[in-house]
Amino acid sequence: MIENLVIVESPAKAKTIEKFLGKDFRVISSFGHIRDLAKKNLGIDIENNFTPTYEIPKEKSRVVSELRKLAAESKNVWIASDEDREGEAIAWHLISVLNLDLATTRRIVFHEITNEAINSAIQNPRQVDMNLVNSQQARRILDRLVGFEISPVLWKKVQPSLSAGRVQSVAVRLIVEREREIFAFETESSFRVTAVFEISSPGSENAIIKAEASKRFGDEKEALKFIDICKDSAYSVGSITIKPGTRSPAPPFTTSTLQQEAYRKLGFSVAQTMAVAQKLYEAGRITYMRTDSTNLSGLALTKARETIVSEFGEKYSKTRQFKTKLKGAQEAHEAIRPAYPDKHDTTGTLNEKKLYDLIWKRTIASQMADAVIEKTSITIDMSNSPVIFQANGEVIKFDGFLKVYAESTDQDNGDEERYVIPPVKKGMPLIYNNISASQKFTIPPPRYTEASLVKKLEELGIGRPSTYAPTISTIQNRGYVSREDRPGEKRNIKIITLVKGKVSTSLKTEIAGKEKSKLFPQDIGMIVNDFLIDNFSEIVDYHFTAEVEEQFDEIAVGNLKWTGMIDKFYKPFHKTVTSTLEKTERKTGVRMLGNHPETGEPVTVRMGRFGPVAQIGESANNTKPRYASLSKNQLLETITLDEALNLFRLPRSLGEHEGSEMIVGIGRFGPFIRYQSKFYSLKKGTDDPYTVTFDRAVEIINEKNESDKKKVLKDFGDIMLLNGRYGPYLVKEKQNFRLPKGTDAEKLTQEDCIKIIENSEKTKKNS
DNA sequence: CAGTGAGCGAGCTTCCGCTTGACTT
Repeated sequence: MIENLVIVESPAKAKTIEKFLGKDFRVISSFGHIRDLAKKNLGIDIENNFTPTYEIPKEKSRVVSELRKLAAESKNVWIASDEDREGEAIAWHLISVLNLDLATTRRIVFHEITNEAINSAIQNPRQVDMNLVNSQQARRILDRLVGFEISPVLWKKVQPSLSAGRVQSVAVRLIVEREREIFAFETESSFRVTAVFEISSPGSENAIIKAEASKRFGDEKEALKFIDICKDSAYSVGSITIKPGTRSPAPPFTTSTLQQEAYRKLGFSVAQTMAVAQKLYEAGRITYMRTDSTNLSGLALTKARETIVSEFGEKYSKTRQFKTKLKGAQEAHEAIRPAYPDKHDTTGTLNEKKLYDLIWKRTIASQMADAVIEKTSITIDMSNSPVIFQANGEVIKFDGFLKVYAESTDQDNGDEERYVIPPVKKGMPLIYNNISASQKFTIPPPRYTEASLVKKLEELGIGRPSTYAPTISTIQNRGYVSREDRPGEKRNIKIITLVKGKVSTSLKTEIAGKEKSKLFPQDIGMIVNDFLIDNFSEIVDYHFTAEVEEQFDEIAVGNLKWTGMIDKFYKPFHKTVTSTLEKTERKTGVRMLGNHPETGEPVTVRMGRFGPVAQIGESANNTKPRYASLSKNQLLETITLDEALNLFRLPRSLGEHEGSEMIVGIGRFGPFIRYQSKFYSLKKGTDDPYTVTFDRAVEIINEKNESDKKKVLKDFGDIMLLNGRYGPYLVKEKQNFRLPKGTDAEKLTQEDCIKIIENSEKTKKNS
């Protein structure tokens, strides 16, 4: 017999709590939700007041039978799921599945994991709050209705296996709309004038002041004119302003801010951050990593304070508690922080160490004093022009939290340079060292990264800490968006320089539009997005979630009945579903690009069965249209007639080489030459399939054949020893086998090889 | 794995939010 059984959501939490509770208590975990709406069909009886059918998913059956067994053996069952909507629902499902009594089962919540907090929770049990449970049911049922009624419309009207949902469809919309802003963006340029001045008074040699003209110039002519004026001007210090200021540390990490900073500072993807954080959590090194709260427990505040005082001294410490600004935050957990703030280091993999270090610094910095800075700005007057130059400097008087950590931003601030302005007096004459006007181009709004998309979703109140990473995977898996790099394009910038009274003009090149790990919309994402905006504008509205959340809150406090709320939503929604099915045409994203310059046939692009395709001509009695797939990085929405026509130049024949034809084409893995039914890849960057010559093709074929010869180290008939990218390996019946570490490939006999293959097949079966 | 785009139709796909392993490369 177990005296007391406590059920929590997470197994790691169960372990730590059990230590505090003593031997009368057994603590186990439910591993999150144990029941969900039925997988098949809707799982909701719409005719019958939206009665849900819940079932225990197959993968949960083992946990549930274990829970049932333990609950039956226990005198008292305590349910300590998280203190939010989902946690309350988990409690209610547990009570129902474990056949407990709703009136007598003790519902408790821990706000932090300390002896005191846990014991006070045990002393103050309450009942399950059915209003909160109902608000969760409303949330769950609404999401199911939206997802499972709209998705089938997409299967019929766009393509099979697509999906739509309250969260994912808005995420896609953000990316599509950003891309269109970038298409529509018109780059402009202007000339920015910067100067380096020297202080001419004796004793202050080498002291320089970097400044920028208060005016920008529209074109080269104007800039040149101004530089000419500069040549003949005298300069002197105008006004001097010194402003004291402070900077404060950022709050401790939530899931969203951790994902952003881990991306910016460590280059982690959102999924990678969560996987590494999970490991740290399981090892007991950090608190729970899926949270929207910036709150720190009293214990954490004390420990952080002690650490700061002992490492940096009393004046670096400032205890702070941060309020969560976000609407809709549920704050069931603490912020993400080191479990033991006094431990600066951790064991584990390199990535675990890096992420722990980031969390430690952010947490500690949040409890440190403000930085005290002094901002100095001076103006520099010209003797022959009303234009002034402005110089900004900054001095850190006291570093405070900056000693440990400064938050990064999404913008690259290449231009911003902080430096110290040397002491100057009003009216002090200055001479220029150099003045230059350089062309600056305006830049379009930035594409989203995974992390900046999470930030935006969080601002809109869409999605939860536990779903940010999965949502980003989903929209990529559906093919709606893709994470890509772009090399960017070179462009020339003009620079006019004035040095020692001489004006010269030069050209520099810069790379514009270079992208790394950015989210790009794909054709199917744009088609689905437009279809949803046309037909389900309410659902993909940026405020939809916020509006339903308000109603869920009303349900949670008992002011609104969940069935009524759902009914009011569902009636018009379902009508829209039906009418969309009846009235709308299939959506293929078709675009007419123009007519073929020679034949006059129409040239169109659309989404075909195998992806985006260009088409010349129409299917009619005796004419068959010609087709060509769009290449990667081309979009239905932006491809031009010329680009589309270009696609039809491939595949093309290069002529016969030793009796066989060489064909050039572009396949799934890039450009290739087909020769004697073998494929030869063109070299990236050096060969272009449209222009590659006969001679070059022969060269590529010969090179590949040569290296293939070297590939075969030994040939035992059905088993071959080959040389691959990662060293020698064995091939048998199209299956690859690794050699055991330390094997000398040169000395392998046929028997050795057979043994290696047998062994590796055995271990495969055992695992 | 390298070039597909006709048409029919059975049976499948799909949501969001809680939690971790059990899988393969």
